[in-house]
Amino acid sequence: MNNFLKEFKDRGYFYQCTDENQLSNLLTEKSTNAYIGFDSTAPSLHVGSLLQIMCLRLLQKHGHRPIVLLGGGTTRIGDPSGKEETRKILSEKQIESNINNIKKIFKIFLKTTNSNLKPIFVNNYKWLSKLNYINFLRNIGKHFTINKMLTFDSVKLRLEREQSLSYMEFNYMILQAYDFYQLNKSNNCSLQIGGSDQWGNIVNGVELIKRESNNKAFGLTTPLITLASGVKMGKTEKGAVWLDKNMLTPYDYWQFWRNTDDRDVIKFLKMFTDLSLNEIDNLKDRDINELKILLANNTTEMLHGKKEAEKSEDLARNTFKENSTGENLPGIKLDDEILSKNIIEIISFVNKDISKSEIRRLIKSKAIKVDNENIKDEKYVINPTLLSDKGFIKLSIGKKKHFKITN
RNA sequence: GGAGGGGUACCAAAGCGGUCAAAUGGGGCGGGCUGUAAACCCGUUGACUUCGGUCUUCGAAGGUUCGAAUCCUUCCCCCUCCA
Repeated sequence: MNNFLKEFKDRGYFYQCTDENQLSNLLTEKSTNAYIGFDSTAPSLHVGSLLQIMCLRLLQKHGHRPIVLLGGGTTRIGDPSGKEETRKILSEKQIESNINNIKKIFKIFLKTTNSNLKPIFVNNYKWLSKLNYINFLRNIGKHFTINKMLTFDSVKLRLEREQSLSYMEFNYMILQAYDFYQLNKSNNCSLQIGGSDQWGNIVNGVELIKRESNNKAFGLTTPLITLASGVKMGKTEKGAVWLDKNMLTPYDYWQFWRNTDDRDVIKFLKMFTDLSLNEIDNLKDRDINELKILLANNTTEMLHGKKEAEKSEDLARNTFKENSTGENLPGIKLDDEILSKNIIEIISFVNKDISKSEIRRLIKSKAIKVDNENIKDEKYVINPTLLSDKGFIKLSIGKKKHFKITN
């Protein structure tokens, strides 16, 4: 089997392929262009898309060129796959800004010095917006039968659940097929990768290419990753685990991986780090918490750089192991005016997402600490000498959130 | 076009004139246990508060009533069945 495919499988990326043998041959024969489409409905991607990103990275590693399709066109339509309801339609401006922001992520993950392997960014709005309805129906639409479209899960499920599916969304799969066809024609792209929920859309593309251009193209899908706990990956308590440092700090990203369920650690090491499979194999018997740290370090380094990864590890050690005074915690500077107010006001200022009622509740449940001392009184005011003694105080909200307060 | 059913908090889903800031479950948050895991247990989950209360919520707007998520009117949206 082709090296890329082999590693693809060994790392747990493989779910389905339209024609494994031939794809293997193709990839062995020559450097191939392959694409994955990404949703541009949010200002960034989250870890839910990370597996797909890793696929492109692996492709690149094996000498193939990744094409990143940021769906300015299809984002305007909305993919019904796996969606319960029609998604809201974004403004043009919003989509453009999302796309620009998302590109940055790929530039990090797909960085290379080999100019032949640099990722190609394409925006399907470029061709989709120019489609002429009549021509499109005649040339492309003729290849799709409603009979067949109705059998696709993305459509079937919506109909079965008696949820409405707009004509607009119904067309999504044709547009995605058309994307593949376009990329095959103009970028010599003969492989599309996607999550398993994209299978139907991908197959449509492969068939369209065959019929229209008589080219052989391939589809490859990855499994849907569910955590050992059964939850879909990507969302946590705090919402999505974003891949943008402005939306989720490197430390929180690091923490996300550090808190991986025991049962998922090895799997994630394979999927989301560059450690070789041999290395991972040799690590198997190491202490589980060490492995989690290794995982966190590797994933964070890949996205945010070595420095941030190290900082995060230090910070974590500082926070959890040494129960320290908190010198390395994220610092927050407060005016004396705010510092002289009671603890509720201060916390409210430090974390604006928590309501005052909630802070009161937190105090009642012993969640608030100043310099590791429980605060029981809502009216507690920080003693200025605490601050002047060492120049800062440590404020804790719960066991995991700590801040270094200075003036 | 005709006949019904429905829109309740983050989600799902009760309530159907006062005792409703609204049962219950999920999720979240906090605490306990522990390994920053899992499982489990407990508490909490609209906002503001001088902790006495005050204010805003049950699709939208009006109305009846001492009092409405609950009754009436109009409007908007969703679903089912028939044509």
